[in-house]
Parts: sequence; C-alpha cells; structure tokens
Amino acid sequence: MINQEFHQILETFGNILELRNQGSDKFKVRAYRQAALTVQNLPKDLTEYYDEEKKELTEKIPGFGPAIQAKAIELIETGEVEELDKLKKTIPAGLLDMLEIKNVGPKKVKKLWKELGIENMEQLEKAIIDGKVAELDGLGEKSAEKILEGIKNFEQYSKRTPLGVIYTQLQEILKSMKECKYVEQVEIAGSSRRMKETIGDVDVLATGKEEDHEKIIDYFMQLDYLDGPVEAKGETKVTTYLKGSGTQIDLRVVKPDEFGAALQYFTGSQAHNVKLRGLAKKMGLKINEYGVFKTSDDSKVAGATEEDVYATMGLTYIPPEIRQGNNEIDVSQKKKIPDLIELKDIKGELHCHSTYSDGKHSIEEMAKQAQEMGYEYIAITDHSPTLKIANGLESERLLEKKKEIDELNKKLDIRILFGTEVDILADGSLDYDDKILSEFDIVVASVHSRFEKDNTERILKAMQNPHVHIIGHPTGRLINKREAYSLDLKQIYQEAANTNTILEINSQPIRLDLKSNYVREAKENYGVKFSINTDAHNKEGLMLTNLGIGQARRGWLTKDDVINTQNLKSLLKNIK
DNA sequence: GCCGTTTTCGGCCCGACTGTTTTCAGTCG
Repeated sequence: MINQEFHQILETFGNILELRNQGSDKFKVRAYRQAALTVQNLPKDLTEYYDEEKKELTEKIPGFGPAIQAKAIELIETGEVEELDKLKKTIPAGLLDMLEIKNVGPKKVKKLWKELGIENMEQLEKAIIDGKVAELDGLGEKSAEKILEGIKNFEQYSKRTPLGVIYTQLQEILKSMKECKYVEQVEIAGSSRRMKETIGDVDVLATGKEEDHEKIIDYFMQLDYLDGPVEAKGETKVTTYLKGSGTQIDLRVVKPDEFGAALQYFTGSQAHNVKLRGLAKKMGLKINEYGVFKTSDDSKVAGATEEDVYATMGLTYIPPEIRQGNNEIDVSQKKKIPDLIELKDIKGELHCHSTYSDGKHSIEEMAKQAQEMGYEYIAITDHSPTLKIANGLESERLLEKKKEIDELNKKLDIRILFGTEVDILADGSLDYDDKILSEFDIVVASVHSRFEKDNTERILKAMQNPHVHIIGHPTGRLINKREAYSLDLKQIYQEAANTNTILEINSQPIRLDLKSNYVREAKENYGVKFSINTDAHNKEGLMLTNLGIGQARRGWLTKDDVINTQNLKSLLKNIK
C-alpha cells in the first residue's frame, strides 16, 4: 500500500527535520505533516495519479509542491526516496521511536539526546530509573515518571482500536450521559463520529450551565465504562481510559451556545479543520471551539449549531463521515454535497450464516431478528464444502436447507433468500458447479485462502461467472492483523462494472472491507454498485450494519449506490 | 515546503492542561 508508505515517509521527513533544526524550519516541518495527512486520506492509490509517459502526476494534490511531488514520483518509480535514507543517517534511529512515546515530543527528545546522549527507548528507561532525567532543566520527577509510564504503555498506545470493538460501549456512555441532570446536550465527537475504521482516542462533548461543568465531569468520571488512571483533569476537560480496550477517552464540557462550534472542532478531522480555518482566516473570521468570530472586532457570529458554523463560511452542512480534508469543502461551496446513505435505507441483509455452516443461530432465529429490525428480506449465505473448518454444505445438506427455507417462507413475514457464500478456489473457479449455483437466489463469492499471492485473476474470473452476484470482503484485510492480499483494484472495479457484479462493504468490525477510500474511487471512476452486509454469524451480528453504513458514507455513497436499499422485487430484477 | 479573491513574498489553525516555572514551554488533539 504505497499511500501508507508515503505517509510514513513524509512523517519521518517532518520528524527528522524537527529534531535537527529546532525552530527555524517550523513551517517546513508543518508542510511535510500536512502532505502526510493528505496522503493518508487520498481517495486513490498514488500510483493512479502517475503518468508513466510524462513521468509526472496527472492531478494536483493539495499540499504537494515541487519537492514533495518529486519524492512521490521517486517512490513510485524506484520504490524508495534516496534523500530520506541520507537524512536518516544524520540522527540515531532510536530517536524516531522515542517520539512515539506519549508526552514526549521533539523538544524533549532533542534535550535528552544532546544533554544525556540518550539514543533509544532502552537508554531512556535506564536514565529515568537512574534519576538522570529528572535532574534536567525544565524536567522534574513527574515528567520522568510520565515518560516511564509512556514507555511501558507504548505497545497499547501505538495501536488504534477498531471502531466496532468500542462502538456499543460508546452508545452506552452517550445514553448514561444523557441521563445526567446537569447535561443539556451530549454527543460523541472525534474520529468515532466520523466513523473512522480505527479510533486513537474517543472524544465526548457535553454542554451544561457553566456552574455545573464540574458536576458533569464528576458524573462522567464515575461511569462504569471507564477504568485506569486520570491523565488530566481541568475545568473543561478530563482524560481517562475505557474499560476493556484501554482506549483513551476525553470528555470536554462547554456552554450550550458553544455546542455547535465545539462539536465541529472536536469532530475534526484535523486536516478538515486546518482547511476550514484557513478559509475562515481569508474571510476575516476566526474559528475555535467556542465559536466563529470576526477577526476585526472579536464579535461572535456563530457557535450554537454546526450548521451555523459552516453557513458563516458560505458552506452547506458537511456530514462528519466525509470531513477528511479531501475536497469536501470545495464541493460544499458549490452546494453539491450528496445525500449520503442512512441506516434506515437498508431493506435487507445479503450475507450471513446459520447453524447449517458456522453460524450460532438457526435460519428461523436469524430471519426473526431481521424481521424485528424491519427488514424485507434476508439471504442466508452459508459456506461451501471446501471450507471444512466452517462446516461448508455438500449438495445433500443444501437440499435440506432449501426445504427448510421454503417452509419458513410460508409462515414468516419476511422473505428468506436461499444463498451461499461460495469459496473462490485457487484457480478462480467456484466451489459449486454452475448447475448448483443457478439454484441460489443470492451468491456471494469470497476468497478464504492463499492470502499471500496476488488474487486479481482469481477474483476477475469469479466475477465473470454469470451466477455470482456479490464479491464478499473483496480485499481480505483484517484490521491490525492482516494486510489486504495483492490486487489490481483498477481491474477489479472495471470488471465489477462490466459484469454488474456487486462489491461488498463488509460490516464486521475487523474487516470493514471494501474500505472507504476504495469505495469512493470505485463509485466515482467506475460506477460500481455495492452491498452493505454484516457477514453475521449470530443474530446480534445482524445489527452491525451501522458500521458498514459508516464506511459507505465515508465513501460518499448515496442510497442509489447500494443494492440492498432496494425492495425485494427490484433487487431480484437488478442483480445479474 | 507550500500557497495566492489582500500576496510570486511573507505568511502559515488554535486552545487546554501539565509541570516547572514565577510568566511560560512542551505536548496534545
């Protein structure tokens, strides 16, 4: 994944420059960081901006000037950036790791390095224990202790939590906060509100009368969902940790007429806010978490609602999920922000499992749950025989399953579709023959093996099969666990469009596959259609759809882009 | 290093909290 690689390279450039030339190159460092942020959120792979003939980038990427552009091209052409290797040799490698420690930034790293000769985390730990760090000017016992703590928690802090792991917990916290009598409004802000696939820390925002702020903070602190040390506590904010995942959580309390500005501010993304505030500045305005102010006389022009904040800059409302610092502000200026898909648009489930394969609940239990959720249909897509570990179905048990579904359809008020999640075998053929495949209402085809090889040909071939409706979890990535297998995504999108094959947005917390920036590209450049599925293995799992909706919204999808927003009749008519 | 409906030069988002200070620097988001 070249975007992630280039992101890291730009970050490292920024970090090394900051460590070497304190102060003088402040804005150079910032330029590298800005570009790094941009790269992380690009809707397309960097290689797709590259024109091999002309040896240049075909589109202007914001924050990319001559120097950074040249580095991007060098990385694409040669797989490395020579200047970075040179720069890396000018400082001990361990200094960059030290920057990742909580409460340690460039100034401290430089001080530790210059004054104590500390070059890596191990030496730092020893120096703290020996009491040398606390003796430095500007540092003391408490600073040393905090750094030591940071080293010990390094592993945990450096890994982001998948949103789905804490999503329910966050809803519970929200609910509890609403029950607090001093709280007027409360909302989860931050990357959780943007439905980012992984969360670094959680931001909760509440409003109440100024004299009640402390009581709100105290109420929050005694919630059962929290655990661990209190990192910081002031009049307007407190920082602690979630029980279980250990994810950091911040509560901020503001006055009611500041809610919109604060919500906007703490929702981010950072890249979005930087752009927004740049725009404000040009217009003679200043935005902070308390409101929008005229620079000339400091008078307040907005703050109570997010809509107001955007409106003062001539912008229509921008949904949190697309506040990524791409082109959403430009699109909003032109009043062209699309109506993004919502959970209530979903009319049915197209990928889940029952006790026939590796699910925990029967077809009837799954169907009843779906019915309760207001769905019109549910496809039960159990595994095929090759996936022995998941109890894949041979033809005999398929007949049995078909019969059971027919019976249930007579008595239930929801249509159960006879489906399968058929394995795409190593050569791209499918685990059932065409005759059997033609019997299913819904065929999801997925890769469950050979992750280390390039799987482009394999999936292209599966899409060419006229019986395959949907490609399940198209890239196979598992968040924090397994990289996506190698794929030529351009070819996949093109073939999906050509063959009218649907690409899945899988809502499993550690999958969220296809991921959002790919979704946007597949839609905008190829006209691909999607299906938002849960891949549920029990009835509770059917409620994960909101995570998939989040990804879809981050990918700028509308209702029309998603096949399972259609009613049963048009669904069956429109799939191939 | 990047950028331009004030500018091709001279700017570059903004505030809370902590610890070590005694008015502020460093870090974080």
